[in-house]
Amino acid sequence: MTTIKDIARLSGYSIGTVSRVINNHPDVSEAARIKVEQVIREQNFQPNSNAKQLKQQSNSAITIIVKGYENMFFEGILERVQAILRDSGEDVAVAFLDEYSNEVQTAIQLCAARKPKGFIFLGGNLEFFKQDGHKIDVPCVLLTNTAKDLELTNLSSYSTNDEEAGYTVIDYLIRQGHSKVGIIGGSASRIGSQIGFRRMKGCLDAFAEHGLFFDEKTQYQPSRFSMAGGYESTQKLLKKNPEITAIFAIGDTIAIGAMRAIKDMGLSIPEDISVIGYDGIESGRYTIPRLSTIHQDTELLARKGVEDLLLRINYSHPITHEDINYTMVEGESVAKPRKRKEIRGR
Amino acid sequence: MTTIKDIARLSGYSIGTVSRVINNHPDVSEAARIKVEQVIREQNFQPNSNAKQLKQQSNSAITIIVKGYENMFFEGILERVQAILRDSGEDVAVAFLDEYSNEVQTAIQLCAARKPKGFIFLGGNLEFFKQDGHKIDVPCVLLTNTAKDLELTNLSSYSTNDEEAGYTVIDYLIRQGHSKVGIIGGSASRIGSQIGFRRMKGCLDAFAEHGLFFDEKTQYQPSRFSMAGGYESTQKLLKKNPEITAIFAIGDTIAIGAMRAIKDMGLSIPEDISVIGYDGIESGRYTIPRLSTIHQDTELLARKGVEDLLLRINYSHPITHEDINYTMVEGESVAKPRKRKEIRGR
DNA sequence: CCCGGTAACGATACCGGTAACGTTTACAAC
DNA sequence: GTTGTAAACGTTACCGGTATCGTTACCGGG
Repeated sequence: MTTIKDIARLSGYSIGTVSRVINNHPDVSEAARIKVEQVIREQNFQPNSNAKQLKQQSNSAITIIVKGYENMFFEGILERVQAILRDSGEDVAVAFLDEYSNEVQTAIQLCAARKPKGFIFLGGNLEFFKQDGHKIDVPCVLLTNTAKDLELTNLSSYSTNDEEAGYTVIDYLIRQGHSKVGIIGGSASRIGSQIGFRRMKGCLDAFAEHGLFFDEKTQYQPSRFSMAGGYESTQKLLKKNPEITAIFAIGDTIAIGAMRAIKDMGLSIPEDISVIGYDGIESGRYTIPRLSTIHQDTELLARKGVEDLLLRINYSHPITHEDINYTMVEGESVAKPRKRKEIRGR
Repeated sequence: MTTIKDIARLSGYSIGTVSRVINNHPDVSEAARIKVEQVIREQNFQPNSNAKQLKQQSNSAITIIVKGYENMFFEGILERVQAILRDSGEDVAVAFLDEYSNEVQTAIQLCAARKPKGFIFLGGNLEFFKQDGHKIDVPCVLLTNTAKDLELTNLSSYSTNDEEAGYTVIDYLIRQGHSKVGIIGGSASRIGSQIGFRRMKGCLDAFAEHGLFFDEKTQYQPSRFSMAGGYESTQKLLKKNPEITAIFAIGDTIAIGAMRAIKDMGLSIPEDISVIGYDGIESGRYTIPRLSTIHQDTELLARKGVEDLLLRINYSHPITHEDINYTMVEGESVAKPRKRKEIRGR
């Protein structure tokens, strides 16, 4: 293995000079730079990152913590974030957590052992951040949720304006003529991945504005953030409230499970029941029928998040909280309600 | 930050002893072990992995190289592999490559800079391994493809017996009465992710055995490994050969795109065209209609792969090549062919 | 000519661990 | 009592970088 010493020996300069060349320090002559760079290329030398990171104390890769690996929406962002980070020459580590783990605890532990330069959270529970977020001693970015109200000094956040989008969805369904709308997804308690808490708030506002009563008992059903979760929850929801003519699934993954459940109950989409999702994952564009949904701009989300993190790592920029634009995508899964036929068992 | 020195000071022992306790070395008294462990817990000390890895030369995390991130099948395995590795206390790094990158080159570069303990490849091009595989100087495991014929000393592989499974699929379709079967996916050349090369071979055997001629020109269509790829390729395939009554998509992701394309051409599944996939991803269980497919045991694949890698890293075990059992899952996307109606454009 | 300043570079301490080796102590064997 | 041996522990070199600091050589100004 070639080390900086070999480069020094072969180039006729000292390791100090070689190090300066590598790190673009000024105190090095043109001649030395050229010679050293040549040798580095010849040997295709790569500085040992362990040594570098050990010396520079506290930093290795940027760690992406993905909370809820069954949520396919994250996978799109993950890929993007990872790619951008790689192109920026950063190391990337990934930790997948299930929907119910404490991502902040995980981050704190990783800080002690791995010493990452920073974290990017794909999903996260604000309660956990409120409790222990300050213990994470490196810059963090939270994606797909906002930490605006948290008063943390180390956490930026970028997300769709979930509240507004939630409002948009319900408003849209009501305008289509649906008065009995069901909502599935998110957890009633604040435990869990907590995505959808704000979305729900927007929904309630929309109902209120239209003068409609929303009975959380019979029109709402919590759900794991997965297709299987959506499937089960839809069955439960429609069983306890057969009047429902439209379902808002708080994530596309859940919506796909919901559509399958509806079909299995002998009903058709959108004739009997309309379905609308949230996220805009690729799969939703290929379902039969195509899924109507709120499309979040993953590309932008990823880019902004990474940009923010790098600026803060390298130049101690201030934290930012920003809402990213969303668009509603009309697929084929929503129609005006019609007179309901009997629900057939299967 | 607490270091091993702090532990030494606080426990009244030397750093040598502390190190021995941490690493379970024998030469340490019961009293010392207990005391040191207590202090470690109190301070909740985590050894600095950079220092450790620097000293131990050549090793940091185990790196998972995912080739073709649009292939949802990999994401299931990735999650599993990652979880098992984490439970084993290993660091995990992930690199996502697109379908057309050279994963072996990437691994070689990572070896120089990152010094991982080993690699797990999710998908891979055998040609690349044949060329440069020997340059990767750490243990590797290839998942979802076999390196049996490669004569590499550092590469184990676990995969479904693709050839046999390919045979099974075509045999099944033919027994259902389909004589004009189309195949999409995989690349005709050996460049690209190359998944499906063996699958194709099994297919050809099945056609031959049943005395059917398979015209690669009109019955085969290469495809990117994504829903979008499946969509486009299906359109092309059905355009150049409208006689086809069944399509074998060489991956479920492709199959989902195919189903959508068929639907958009005004045909129905499975009445007009049967579709069968390969992989057994979760999405396929929620499509409408449910996708028939070859289900690969991701859990087993992941477990065997990780187990193999760890054994070889820690105990220099020999390499292994093993075929994992597959099962055919009958969904709702395959039926006996019927008299074809005209293809309507859309 | 001498001095101060500076560009360019070398020598070296240090980061936090590991492991080889040396030292101490206790105890058994002779 | 001396010696051998092994357990238990301390000391220290080393991993491959970075950064500080010291050194050298050369420059211009007085």
